[in-house]
Amino acid sequence: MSTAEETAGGDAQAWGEVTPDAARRLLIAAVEAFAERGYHATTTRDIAGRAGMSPAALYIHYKTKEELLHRISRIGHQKAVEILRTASRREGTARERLADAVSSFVRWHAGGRTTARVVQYELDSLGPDARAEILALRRQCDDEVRGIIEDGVAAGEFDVLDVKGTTLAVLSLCIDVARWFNVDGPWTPDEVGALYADLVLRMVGEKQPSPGGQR
Amino acid sequence: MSTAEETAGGDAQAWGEVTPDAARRLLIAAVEAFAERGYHATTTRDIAGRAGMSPAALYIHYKTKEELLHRISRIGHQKAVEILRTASRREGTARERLADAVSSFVRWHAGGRTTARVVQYELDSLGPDARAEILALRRQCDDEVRGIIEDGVAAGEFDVLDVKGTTLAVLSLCIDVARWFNVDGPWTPDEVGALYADLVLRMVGEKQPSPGGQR
DNA sequence: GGCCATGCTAAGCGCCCGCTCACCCTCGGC
DNA sequence: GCCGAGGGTGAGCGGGCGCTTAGCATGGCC
Repeated sequence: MSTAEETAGGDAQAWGEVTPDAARRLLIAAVEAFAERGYHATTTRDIAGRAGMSPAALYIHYKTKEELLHRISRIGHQKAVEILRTASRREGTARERLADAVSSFVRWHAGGRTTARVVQYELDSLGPDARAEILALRRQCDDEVRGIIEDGVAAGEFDVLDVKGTTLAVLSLCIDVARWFNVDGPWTPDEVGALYADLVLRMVGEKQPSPGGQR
Repeated sequence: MSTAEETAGGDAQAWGEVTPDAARRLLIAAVEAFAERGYHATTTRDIAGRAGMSPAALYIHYKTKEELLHRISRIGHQKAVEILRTASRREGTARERLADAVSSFVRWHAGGRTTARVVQYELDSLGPDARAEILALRRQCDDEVRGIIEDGVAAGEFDVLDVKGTTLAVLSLCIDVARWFNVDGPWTPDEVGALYADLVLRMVGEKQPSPGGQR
């Protein structure tokens, strides 16, 4: 479950896999710019400037501005699938696996908000082909979470009326964290992760009694 | 509680208050275009074209493209506050009021998805002054929902660990409906409203036993 | 040392953006 | 019949956009 290993700042995620050093700097610059202003409001000059390069340098490493978004989106979604798959495939009760999935997924959205925001909200700026590829990854996210909930229902741990709808609501809740989470706000990513894991367990009918105090 | 009176199509909401007829047509065209492509990817030529007018006509009724977004945002947020306030101030238990608030708020986001999408997701395309004005309206939404939850906790109806966090999660869940809801999908706005009201009641510790069948 | 591949820049092309301006209908009041 | 105001248009402005191209510095290899 590990605490949030990547905080804000440069959002130094697993961009390590992006190999020419300049290409990685450009990609990180693009993530920041897209997250701040949105894909369409970001100019290639802005991206290059943040990376400390001339506008033309961008086109040595990427064919178009859209390719940047595509690459960011794919890497981000792969990370999302990995997080959910790891939680889904670990040992434990459905209850434990669901809590793990939600808390780590939320922590990723809150801690790497810059990245998550681009990944989750700039999707329809992609062309049809790239979008289709990304949507396939999203369906995998869906499948992992639904799998856990189905397991819990089958094992009698959960009490769920509409598995498909509940799956969607759980994912929706986690994803929307990227929209509202504020680094300077009252919560840490870990706190939101814990809160949300509790809320989701309640949603699937696994209501643990509150230990006492309310706030 | 009323069923969804306004479905998709022209999204014929309460734009009735926009008075010169041409100004209203332009505003509705802008809502559709912003919802489809986003604010920055929409051109003034596109908006005018959808309204059946020349590009210049836009500037007779609105000073800038941003003023269009501002007007849309304000009207939409006023509607959102009104929906939540109506549910909050009706008679009934906190349980009934919260279910009412969530189901009607969700129905608005699903049924008038075009409008809701613009209202909820194009907010930071506004300038600082306009954004501040809209954020005040959002805080009112927050207050209404938190009020209901606080009432429920005080009355012993709800079992909530973190009132502020739960309020945020409830609103987040409802708002995100505008992102994923699809008119051609498997659910009607009413169905999503009912499902979400159930899920939210579970989140606040008001777990009613499932009437039997699951899925 | 000569050579070229690589990585980058300065300059700029062509396009389309938000927005403006000069002008034109239409229609109610007298 | 004439006038003026309000709602509309066609043409086009300045500028910034995504992207290209010609040329320059570097450094590894023979």
